[in-house]
Amino acid sequence: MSNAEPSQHQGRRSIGARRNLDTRDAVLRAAEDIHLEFGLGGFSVEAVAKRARAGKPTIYKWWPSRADLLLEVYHRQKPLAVAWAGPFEDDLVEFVCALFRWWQNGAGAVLCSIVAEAQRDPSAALALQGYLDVRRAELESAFRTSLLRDQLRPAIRPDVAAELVLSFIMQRLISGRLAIDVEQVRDVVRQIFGGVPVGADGNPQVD
Amino acid sequence: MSNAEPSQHQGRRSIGARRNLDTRDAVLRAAEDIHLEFGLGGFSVEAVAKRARAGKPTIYKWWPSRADLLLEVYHRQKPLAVAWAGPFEDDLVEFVCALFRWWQNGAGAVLCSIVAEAQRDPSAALALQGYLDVRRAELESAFRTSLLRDQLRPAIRPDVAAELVLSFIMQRLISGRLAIDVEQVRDVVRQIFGGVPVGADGNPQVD
Amino acid sequence: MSNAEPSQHQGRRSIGARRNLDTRDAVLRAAEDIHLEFGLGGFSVEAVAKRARAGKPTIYKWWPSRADLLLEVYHRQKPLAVAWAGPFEDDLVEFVCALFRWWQNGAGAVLCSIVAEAQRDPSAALALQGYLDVRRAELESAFRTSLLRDQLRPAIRPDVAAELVLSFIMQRLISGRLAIDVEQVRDVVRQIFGGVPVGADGNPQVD
Amino acid sequence: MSNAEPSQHQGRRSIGARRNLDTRDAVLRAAEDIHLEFGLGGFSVEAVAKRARAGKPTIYKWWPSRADLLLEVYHRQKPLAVAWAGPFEDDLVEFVCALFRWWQNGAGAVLCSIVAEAQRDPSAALALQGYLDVRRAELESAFRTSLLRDQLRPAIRPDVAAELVLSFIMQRLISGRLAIDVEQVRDVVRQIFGGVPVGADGNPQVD
DNA sequence: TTCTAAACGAGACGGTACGTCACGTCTTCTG
DNA sequence: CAGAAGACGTGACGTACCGTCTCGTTTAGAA
Repeated sequence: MSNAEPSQHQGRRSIGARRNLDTRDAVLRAAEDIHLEFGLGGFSVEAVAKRARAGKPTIYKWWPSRADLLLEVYHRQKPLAVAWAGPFEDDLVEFVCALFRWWQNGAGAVLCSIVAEAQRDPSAALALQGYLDVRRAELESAFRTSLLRDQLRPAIRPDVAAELVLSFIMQRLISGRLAIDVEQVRDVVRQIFGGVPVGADGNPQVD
Repeated sequence: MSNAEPSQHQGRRSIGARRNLDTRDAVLRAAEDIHLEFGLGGFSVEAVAKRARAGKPTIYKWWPSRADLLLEVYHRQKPLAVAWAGPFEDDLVEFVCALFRWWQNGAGAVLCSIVAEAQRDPSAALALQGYLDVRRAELESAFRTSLLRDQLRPAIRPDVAAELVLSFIMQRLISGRLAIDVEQVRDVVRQIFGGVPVGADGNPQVD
Repeated sequence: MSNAEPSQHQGRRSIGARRNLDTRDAVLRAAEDIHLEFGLGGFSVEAVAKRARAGKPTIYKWWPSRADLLLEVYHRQKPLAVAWAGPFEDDLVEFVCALFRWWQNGAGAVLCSIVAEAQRDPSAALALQGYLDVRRAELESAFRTSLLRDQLRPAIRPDVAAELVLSFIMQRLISGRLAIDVEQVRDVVRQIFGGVPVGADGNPQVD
Repeated sequence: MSNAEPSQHQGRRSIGARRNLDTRDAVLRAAEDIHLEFGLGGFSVEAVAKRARAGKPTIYKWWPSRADLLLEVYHRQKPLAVAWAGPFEDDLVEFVCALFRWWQNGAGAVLCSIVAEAQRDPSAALALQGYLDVRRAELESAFRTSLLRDQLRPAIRPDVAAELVLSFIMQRLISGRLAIDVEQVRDVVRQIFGGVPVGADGNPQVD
């Protein structure tokens, strides 16, 4: 851990009686780097402060817990853009694959760490729950829209389906099985859609 | 203060050059109690040793990492007995509800902690993965059996369905939503079964 | 039990980014007390930290080894004042007796422990050697001065005589024979002075 | 420490209800080797037992303390043969030089460790004191004999002179200054003899 | 000759202390 | 007055030995 080199930035100081955004950025960048390099095990406030050439009290002031830091690091990743334009099944498969791709690129590990942190820190648990609720709501709304467009079998419950999708991707994340296999993902999506693909008329197609 | 005087405590001692099972039990019991009382945050080898009146080196010898301790604590819980006798949907609903009930009774928190630990400790990750693989296989086999008995729509893929069920319950565990609502669980199961219950003829029943 | 809660103890704290001299004093006082009470065997960093209500890392930061602690404890004893005013033989006898008296008062045990520590810890050996070199040089200079004043037989080699005196007192310390017998000490001094007493005129007396 | 290879001896066992001298030898040899290789710091009963392929209780049975082991190791060294045949000054110089030579060959370190151990362990202190008393008595007797033969100035007190010689050599040992410089040693001896060599007439000789 | 008793190797055990890491709080000083 | 710097008390980490204990084996010597 110790060999995390301090950043090159030499001599960032106070900018007076208000928050220094350079410091904020330096801390978040350092946090991201350290998490990337050493994982959750090496992710200590001490290490982040040293790397960012920031004081520990500064960090504690703005991010009262490790979880706050992790969450902000996670949210700084530019979010996933999903179109939800084409046929819903294709959209959903693409969404899952894109998410896996994004997660594999480092963001997933941060979310994983947040999940772990949430087991110790109730505030992290709350923040995580909020985040997941939003995600679930988004998925549910996508399902609902698709239902309204008669692209899904009417028996599908949007809330249940959304939870299943979310559980599936989170579990894949947590157990580190993010390898992208489009056919596999499609199988899962179809299973959730009712075990069979859905035709343009909204009825299940028989293979 | 003085130099390694023999302790006055006349308690559990070595029983010769082989493992003392009393010590093993005392440690595991202490570990379970401490995890129950203080959660993962208070679950330190130090605390377990103190509570069990055992030496730290003894614990490190038999359980090289916190995860090993947690796993053994988890496995000592008497396992869930599932009948898989009646109609599959009822069995599965009952299985999930029984699991939730069992988890709520303390075991769930241990598994949660193992999930968290797995984010730091690769060996814990491996152990957890092994455990989940077994669980998934069991579920898959239950699905397969049910398929052979024509209790499920043939389009259902046992592997995919098993993963969905497992993901669902694990995610519920991790996010602490283990409140048992049989109807909700039934909805989820039905969704996985194809959005609707399946009749004796293999066709979807309409409610 | 819980995760690093702030202590309830409202005692000595950090005084900012510089060394807290109160802590320094408390540690040294505790070290002295513990060494006095329990000897080298009970002199552990752990015990000193506990008694001083200080943290182990703090101690290790300022005194990287047990020997550093012991040396500073030894040096805090107020030093021996020697006049070197009267006839040299009397002065030397008085010096040795005063040293024995001082050592008997606790300081000797600390030096003993430093000698012991020097067998394990090369840095302690170095520090001890430096200390003894200074002492030897002081004695040698006293001998040299006395020679210049014609108070000693010219055949006396100041360096050799100084080493003999130092060896004598150190060996007495180490073997715990500090009981003060002025006549015995005078015999030793006279032996070093050439086997004969020195008369009032500064010349050796012939038996 | 751990890489001290166990001895090749495979399978030394009990030889019945009496002490196994092979074990005794193996332990002492292992103790000597370990002390030689790692010094007092690495000299633990654990390490000796492992190296000797002996059980710790066996060692504790025959050598109740580390000091006992060290003392026996020291005494196993074949002792120094001193002639005391020629002129006493030459004999004494030769004695000191021979002792330094012997000590430099490993034996000195053991004695040093005993001195250190004596600061913690009263029984070691006693044993060491006994050993030194014998040595002092031997030296004193040599001085006395020499006095009777009129080889020394009559003012010399054998007891004091013996203590001075012993202190000198012990202090040299403890401070690690065993380099043999015959002239230096001769200077010390002459200083003790009265600052100058003594002729047959009892008067100082001028070189 | 059989049986007892001791010595042996092995190593587990409850402990103490080691030296290190990170925690979260505190204060000083710089800009 | 925000921020860097870093000292502080605390507590857990994982390791090394301590000295004791019991095991099962081996053999000499008493019965």
